[in-house]
Amino acid sequence: MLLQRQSPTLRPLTTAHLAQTMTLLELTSDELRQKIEASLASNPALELLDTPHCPQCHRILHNAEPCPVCSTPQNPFSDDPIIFVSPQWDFISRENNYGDEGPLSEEWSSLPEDLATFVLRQIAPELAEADRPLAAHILTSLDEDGLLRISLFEIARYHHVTLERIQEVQSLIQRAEPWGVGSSSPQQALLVQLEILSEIRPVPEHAARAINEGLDFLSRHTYHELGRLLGISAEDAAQLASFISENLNPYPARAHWGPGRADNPTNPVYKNPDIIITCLNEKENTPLVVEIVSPYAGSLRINPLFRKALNQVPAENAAQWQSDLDEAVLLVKCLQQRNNTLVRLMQSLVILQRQYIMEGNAQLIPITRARLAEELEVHESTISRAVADKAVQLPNRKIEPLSKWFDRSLHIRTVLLEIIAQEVKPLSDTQIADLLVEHGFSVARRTVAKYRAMEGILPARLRQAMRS
DNA sequence: CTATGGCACGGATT
DNA sequence: AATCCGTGCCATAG
Repeated sequence: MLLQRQSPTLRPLTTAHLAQTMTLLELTSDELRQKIEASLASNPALELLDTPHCPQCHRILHNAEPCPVCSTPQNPFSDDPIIFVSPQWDFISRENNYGDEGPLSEEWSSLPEDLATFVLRQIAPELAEADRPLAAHILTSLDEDGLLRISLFEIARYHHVTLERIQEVQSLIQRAEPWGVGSSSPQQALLVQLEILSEIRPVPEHAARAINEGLDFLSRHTYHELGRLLGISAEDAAQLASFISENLNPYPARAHWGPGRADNPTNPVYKNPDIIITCLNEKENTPLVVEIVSPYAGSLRINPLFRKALNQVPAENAAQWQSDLDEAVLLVKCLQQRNNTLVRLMQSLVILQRQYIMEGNAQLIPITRARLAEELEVHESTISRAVADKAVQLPNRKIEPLSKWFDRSLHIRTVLLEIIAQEVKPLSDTQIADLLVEHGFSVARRTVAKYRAMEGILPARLRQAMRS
């Protein structure tokens, strides 16, 4: 109802317009792509016009002729991000000129649009050119759990390379999210996850051995036997087991997407980003380039011939044609509205969260959707819809839900992680709470406990037996 | 007695 | 209107 100030130039004209705008706003670009493809197929009034590519970066240009990225001088610093709606180009062909060679790009493009692509996005920049086919082979052979069920030997022999090289590629993949993806067994996945985790925070001393030697006991929950194996008490063994089951996942792809630990066991689909943020150049104060991924490449418009032909159409078809036309006009308008909203949303969000985007979790400024809505002079629900289910890709190529940007406590939890990582001997929740106050965060002791739980960190007493 | 987790309440957020 | 989140209080474990 309160959308009227959303855009000065595009006023919702009808309730239908309004309703559809809201619906479109909720859709991710992947979903929107399906919808538009369906409309294009069924509605003759719609027309998709090809538009030229930017010769330098291969972005497909909409209306604005100069490419917004390449035409920007490399030097300047600006608080204002370069922000625009861009059709999703093939990210591989842009990065490091992937796709220049024919045979390889075919192989890449045959990857299914799912987990494989998701992982590929992350490792692409670190992947040596010659190793691309190997990575592709591994990624396309994953099962639905994200594990590699075929043997590395087989791949090595197929490509005539050494086993070591395959293993290198595999370990690169394993360190991408979801952690442990591409492992040859659940056990290996657990070990990789444990290793990554141990770089961030303390982990129980015997965890690696428990996984290596006591996996049977772990899965059968026979903790006394596990304890006996490791030479620790049954209670400690039980704690160890709960640490493992809470923080590690033997089937990487069954995990939820993103690093969030808030358990969300319902279908964990890996998403392609709806918004891509990159740095314009390597300089310290580079402007950010924000691209709202548009689901269609080219410009969508009403076919002018269709409009002309409307008058001459036989009477019995006229009604149908008219409704097609109306529908098409509505869709185009609503799409503009959607883009407009997303652009404005990201505009202020990126300026506000620049620190976070560049430097990570600790710098996230807590902001509520409501406050942002006020600033942008749109209704709260508009922001909610725009944020829901969207994924952003940061300059470091991590893909995360946009909703993470509205996490009220992420920055405090990050500081809490740092405190615990630096602690000499385990601190009690009360002590941590005091330390946090020194950092300027006043949180209750009870809340510290909750944050700990969220991060999967055991209580102080049980942290004794930690660290290897 | 101290440290923690569970439950539940109230205010904020969606 | 429904949900989430921080907190206080209390029971329990060590």
